[in-house]
Amino acid sequence: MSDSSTSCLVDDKKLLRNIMAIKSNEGCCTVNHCVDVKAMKLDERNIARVLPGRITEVKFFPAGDTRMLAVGNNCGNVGFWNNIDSDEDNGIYVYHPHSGLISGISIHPYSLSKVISSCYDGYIRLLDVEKESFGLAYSSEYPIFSICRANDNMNSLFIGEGYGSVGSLDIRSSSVNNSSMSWSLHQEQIYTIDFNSQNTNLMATSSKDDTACIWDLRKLHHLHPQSLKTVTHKGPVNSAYFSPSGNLLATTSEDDNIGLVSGTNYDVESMIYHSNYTSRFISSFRGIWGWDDSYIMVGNKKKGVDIISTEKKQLYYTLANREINAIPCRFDAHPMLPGVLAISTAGGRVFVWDI
DNA sequence: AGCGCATGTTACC
DNA sequence: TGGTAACCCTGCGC
Repeated sequence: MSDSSTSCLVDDKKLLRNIMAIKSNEGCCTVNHCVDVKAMKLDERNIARVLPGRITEVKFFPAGDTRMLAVGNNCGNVGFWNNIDSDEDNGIYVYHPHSGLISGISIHPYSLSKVISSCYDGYIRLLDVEKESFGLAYSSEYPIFSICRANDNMNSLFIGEGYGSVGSLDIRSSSVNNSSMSWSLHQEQIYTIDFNSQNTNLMATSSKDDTACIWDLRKLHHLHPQSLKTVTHKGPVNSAYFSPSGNLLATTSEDDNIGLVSGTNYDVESMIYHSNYTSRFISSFRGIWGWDDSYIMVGNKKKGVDIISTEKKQLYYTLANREINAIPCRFDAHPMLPGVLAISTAGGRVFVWDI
C-alpha cells in the first residue's frame, strides 16, 4: 500500500487553540464512581452531525475540563467536536487522514495533542495538532483492526494487525516499521484490545474467530502463547472490555450474548441474552462499561441504549430519545466525567448524554 | 472456499 | 411526501 497524502478539510487554527486550552489532569481518573443512569438526559444542543457516513469510533479527550470528542468514520475521516464551546461555529473540525474505515482512535492522556488513528488502510497516524497534519506512525500491508495503549506505558501501543496478530510499537520511534514484538493470538481479525486497570500485565482481545481471550503480557514469550482465559462464543466477538475495577470482563458477540467473566482467576463465566446482530451497514455493537462495575451499556436495534445490570444479569434500563433516529452503535463513557456518555449512529450523528 | 443474500440509512429524485 | 438507488467488504448459510 502506498502512502496517501493527508488533507485537512477545515483549515482552522481554532482546533489547535481548543486543544491547547485543555488542562491535562495528570493521574486523575474516575474509577468506581456510581452514576444514576436514569438521571442521564440528552440536551438538543448536544447533538451534531460530526462526519458524513458511518461512525466507527468515538473518543472523549481524557481531561476533566473538556468534552472534546474525536470521531472516526468508514471513509477515513477523523473529526473533532467541541461539545461545549460550540457558539461561533459548530465546534466541528474535519480531516481526511486515511483512505478506509477508521478502526481506532487513542488520545495520550498527558499529552492531548497526540491523537493516534488506525485504519483498515494499514496505516497508523499521529496527529500533530500544531501543524494540523497527520504523520505516519506505522504502516502495514494488512488492515489494522484495533489499537490500545498499554496502561503502564503510554508510549506503548498495541495493535491488532491483519488476521489474528497483535503487535506492540513505541509511538515515539521515528521508524515507520518499528513493531518491536508480534504475536499470533487469534485465527481471525482482532476487533478490540483492552488492558486491565488493576493489573497492567493483563490484556483482553476479542476476535472474529468466536473467542475472547485474556493474556498475561509476562507470558507472551512465544509466537503462539497460551491465554490465561478463553471465552468461547458461537459467533464473532465484537468486543472484550475489562470493568473499571478490573475484576470483570464483558464480551459482546454476534451470537446474541453478552458474556460476563468474574472470579479471582476469571474462571466464572455467564452469558446474558442480548440481540447483538447488526447488518453490514451498521457498526457492530460493543458493550462498554460505565463508571463502575454495575452496568454494561450496549446499543439495541430499537434505537436505544440498553443498560445491563451485572449483578442481576438482566436489562436494567434503556436510554432512549426521539432525536435518535438511527441505531446507536459506538459509545464512549467520559473517563473523567461520570455520567457523560457519547453515542454515535450509523448516520454520522453523535449525541452526548449527561447528568 | 466461494459464492449469494439480507441488512439500515441517506440522498436524491 | 414517498419511492428507490447506492452505499458497502459483515456474517451466515448454502
